[in-house]
Amino acid sequence: MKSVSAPMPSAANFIRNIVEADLAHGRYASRRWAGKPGLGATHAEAAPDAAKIRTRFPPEPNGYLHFGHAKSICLNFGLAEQFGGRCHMRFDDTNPEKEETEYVEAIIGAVRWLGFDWQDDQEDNLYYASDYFPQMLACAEYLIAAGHAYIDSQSAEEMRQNRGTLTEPGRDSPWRNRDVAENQALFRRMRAGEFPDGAHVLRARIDMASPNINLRDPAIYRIRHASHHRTGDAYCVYPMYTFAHPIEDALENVTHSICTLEFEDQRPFYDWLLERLAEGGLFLRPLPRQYEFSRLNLTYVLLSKRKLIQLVEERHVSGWDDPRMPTLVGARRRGYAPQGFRLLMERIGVSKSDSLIDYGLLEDCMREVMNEMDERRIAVLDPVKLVITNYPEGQKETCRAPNHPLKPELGKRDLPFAREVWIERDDFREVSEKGYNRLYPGNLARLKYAYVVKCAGCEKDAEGKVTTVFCEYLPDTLSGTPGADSVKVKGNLHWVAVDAAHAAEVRLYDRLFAVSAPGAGEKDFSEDLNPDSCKRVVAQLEPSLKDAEPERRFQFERHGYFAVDPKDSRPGSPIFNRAVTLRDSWGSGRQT
RNA sequence: UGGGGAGUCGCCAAGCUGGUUAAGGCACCGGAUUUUGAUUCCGGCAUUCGAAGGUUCGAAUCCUUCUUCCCCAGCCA
Repeated sequence: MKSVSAPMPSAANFIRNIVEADLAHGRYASRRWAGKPGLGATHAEAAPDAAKIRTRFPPEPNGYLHFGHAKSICLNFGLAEQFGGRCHMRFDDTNPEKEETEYVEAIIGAVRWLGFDWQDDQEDNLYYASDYFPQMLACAEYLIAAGHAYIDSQSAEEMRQNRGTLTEPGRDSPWRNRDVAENQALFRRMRAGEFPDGAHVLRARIDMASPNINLRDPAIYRIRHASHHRTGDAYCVYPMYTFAHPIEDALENVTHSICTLEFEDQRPFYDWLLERLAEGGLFLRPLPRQYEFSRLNLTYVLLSKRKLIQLVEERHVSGWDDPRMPTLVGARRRGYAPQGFRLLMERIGVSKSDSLIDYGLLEDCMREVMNEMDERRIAVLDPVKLVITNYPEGQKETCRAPNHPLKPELGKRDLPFAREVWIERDDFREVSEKGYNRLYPGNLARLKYAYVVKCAGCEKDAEGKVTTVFCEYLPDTLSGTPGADSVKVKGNLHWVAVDAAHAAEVRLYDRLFAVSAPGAGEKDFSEDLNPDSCKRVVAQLEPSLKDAEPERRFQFERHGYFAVDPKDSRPGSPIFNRAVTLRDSWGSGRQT
């Protein structure tokens, strides 16, 4: 039995190799840490940084985290954990128009849910880029004073036209050579709110002919008269990501700034900026370095924020936390295990090649951790009544079922047995087919934890639908008694006594999309929606399930893993969500 | 088209300072155990590393050319 609590095997990947090499060379050994972020001067006299490395998870609080973020979270926090470092939780909130406090709360909850933390007795590494606006302004001022930045007064459209194309160089702005004093004055007036949005923009002065378009004098500060979710109306100029991010990393003493592949072309600017700022004495060396890895892609799901928003807004799902959404809040509600995500990320590794992971791998990781973690219970999802004709009416007895066959220490529970029980409709066939070893006239099968029964036949209604199945039981074959093995059967069926059972809604989720690459080509992804992604059934559950608390998850034997829906359940009347089915090498007959 | 990346088994992915029969996981195929057709266990699974040349006693690892895919022209991140 593999243990999910045991440390995960760490496979080599290029980022771990880089960290190991950096550590071996003592590349970051001289760093000092003032206990909080700050410019070079604040760290200069501080004690050596106890953290061997510093990484960070820096989402923009403009939406909910999805499975792709989980990869970044596991990577960044995992690295810190593995190498005696720290990983900062940082909100990259530099665009006031898109960000909201609601999202920061949700993001914090999601990262914690995955099992990571950023605070302890020594440090509380929860940061906001917006807290660094003063330092960012100081950096901008230094750049202007040193002639590395200028105020451009072209319109956005003019800037676009002068940027050139992939093959043609750009043209210098007519404002590119304003003198320092004028740039300083204009920047001061921008900050003071003297200009409307878009009137001016602060640009880095690099090279309008650079083959890397990101180096053609990128905009680093723009005017935006908007209220920020944290700084309110204190500012009307906001830094651009490209400028803000390297500074955030440097302020926080980050050593390894890990992001996804699309930021590769941004790295030259990242280094350019920090070099200038270090020259100016704003930051100490060694400077943080950026590394890029390929983002997570999964078959059958969409992981782009824009499309997830569309799914919610067009009501294809009930919300961000719909159990079919590839969001972390959705996963949690569905009953996916955080350990399963961590296992998945360890399994898929980290590299720079574009990958497409089969959704089945994620499900498999979930099964693996849930198999070990979850207690077993009985639920009949598509009930049909079974009458044991030779079992005395009114007689009752109690069977005992282990809560976890792999963990006897978890004990057993009672299962009332009687003459009438619910079984799965699919566990009976009037006519057998090859390989079918459940109930059909004349065949023997075991009612798990109880008796072996012999099928006699059934009763049907006018439409030909089976209403009752009849059996006779073999009294000597009670599980746990010496006679239990006297009769060998291939079929083991779960059941729940009619009088003891209670009905409950169970939601059987399947993939949201019917095709592996939704929205591929020209078509709209809504055409690829799986019409059967959520089936609701009324199941018959064993007594112990009646008071299951929200989010508690069980394995329903022979079906899969189900969790109590935290939103729609009521005390004493749980609603279950199917997280994932059990593997089924026989057929899809049980998939109800 | 300019620039930046990536192409190792169906899906991931080690290895890439050249040197045993190209790790490992998942999937898949056998077989054993099993009161979940689950789990577990055992065995099998790339003469070949996008292609073609070249260097070398020897190359997935070095060189050359070719090829395919991804990213970049927001005052988004």
